[in-house]
Amino acid sequence: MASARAGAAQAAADKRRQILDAAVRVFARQGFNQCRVSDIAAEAGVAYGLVYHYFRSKDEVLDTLFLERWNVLLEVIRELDGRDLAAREKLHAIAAFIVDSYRHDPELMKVIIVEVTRAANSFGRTHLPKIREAYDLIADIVEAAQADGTFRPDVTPDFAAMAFYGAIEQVLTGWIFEVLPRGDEEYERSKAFVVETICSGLEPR
Amino acid sequence: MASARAGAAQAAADKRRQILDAAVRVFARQGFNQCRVSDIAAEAGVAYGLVYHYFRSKDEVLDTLFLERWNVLLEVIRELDGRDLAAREKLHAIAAFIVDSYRHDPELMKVIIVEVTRAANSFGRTHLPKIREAYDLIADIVEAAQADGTFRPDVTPDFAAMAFYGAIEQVLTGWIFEVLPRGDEEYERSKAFVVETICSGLEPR
DNA sequence: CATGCGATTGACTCGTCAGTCAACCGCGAG
DNA sequence: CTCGCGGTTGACTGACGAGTCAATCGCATG
Repeated sequence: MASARAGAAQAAADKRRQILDAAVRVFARQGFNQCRVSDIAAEAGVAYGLVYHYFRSKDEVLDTLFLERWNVLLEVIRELDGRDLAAREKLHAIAAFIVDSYRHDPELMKVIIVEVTRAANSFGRTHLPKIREAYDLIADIVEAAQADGTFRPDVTPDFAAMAFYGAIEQVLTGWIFEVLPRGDEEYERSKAFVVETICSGLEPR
Repeated sequence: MASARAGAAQAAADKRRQILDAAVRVFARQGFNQCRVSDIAAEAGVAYGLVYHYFRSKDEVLDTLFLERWNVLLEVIRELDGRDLAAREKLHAIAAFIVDSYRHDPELMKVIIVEVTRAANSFGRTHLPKIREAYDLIADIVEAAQADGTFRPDVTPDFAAMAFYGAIEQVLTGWIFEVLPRGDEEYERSKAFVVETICSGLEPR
């Protein structure tokens, strides 16, 4: 019975996952506002009402997708922060994580960037504090590097963090909307490029 | 009669402008999707139907606002392109124009960035080619600088353009959502900062 | 086999707007 | 003064889609 319960719980969790995965595909294809809850249900091969069994609202589905992934990003940055690495290496690891997230699941990253991160008027507004945590952590890295003389002291860490994150996000956006060429090689080059460029700009002349 | 007609035409143009200006305020305050056409009419002090006399649809109002401003940006970049200036100065002028646009009319820039430029799934999709023109012009500047040795040749101009534009847009976004401090001094510093950083990163070591 | 409970279904409700349209206004021309 | 036309009005319609809910299913348990 314990295992039976566990089995049932597992099945329920699977259905939930199934809905979330379908939602990623639908949001990526049609955009959050343009898609209907019935599209998600259809894509998941599930009845309309079931979406509301697992989620309070359409919004909650997107919230869940965003938070799941963003929390992983924050964990990665925090873990990095604790380590004894050069700022350049920390920033490289962050860029690498974001780019690899895109490589691994482009649809999910498209949804997160297009519908949340870059949509600060609708969803971004709600999640702004969460998004900001990432900016702040990056700013901390810059600040520490300024303290030990690796980076020039005459740039506000906040600005530097925004420029760094903005550059990466714009490159991702370029891939998402096929303005920039994609491919494993491009991904690797762009990690290096963004970090190179920004760090060179931040190091003392 | 000629002047009478001109007067009437002027009055009509004024009403149109009045609606556009009201739309900027409403879009900036509530967001395009969250606002109703009746909100625009009310803000403009005009009847609901009049909006549809001057514009085919709610979308066309936003399209108009975006194109009006974006075309000015493109003109500025093209004019700059023709001049005999260092790449760094050209990029500085572009950054300055964008930042000053924000200083001059923050609400309009908020609408353009949040609802069009960063909303590539809805409006951005339609205007992608237009937005891309700006990226391409910036990339041209980088390419020319690489040809004459001012910039390192090992960075794709497209990447550099995206990083440059992305950094600026993210800083604007920071101001828009009050993540970064605002003020004339900040604006001046950030123009210099973004250009400094990116150019330093692009120049040969 | 009977019971019960959570998972699942999908038809329906209910509010919301974008866009339409027929009527009205005011001004210049004849 | 009257005609006509473009500008102006706002009540109305039609579609749409999020969220509800009562009914059904199926599985574990006793």
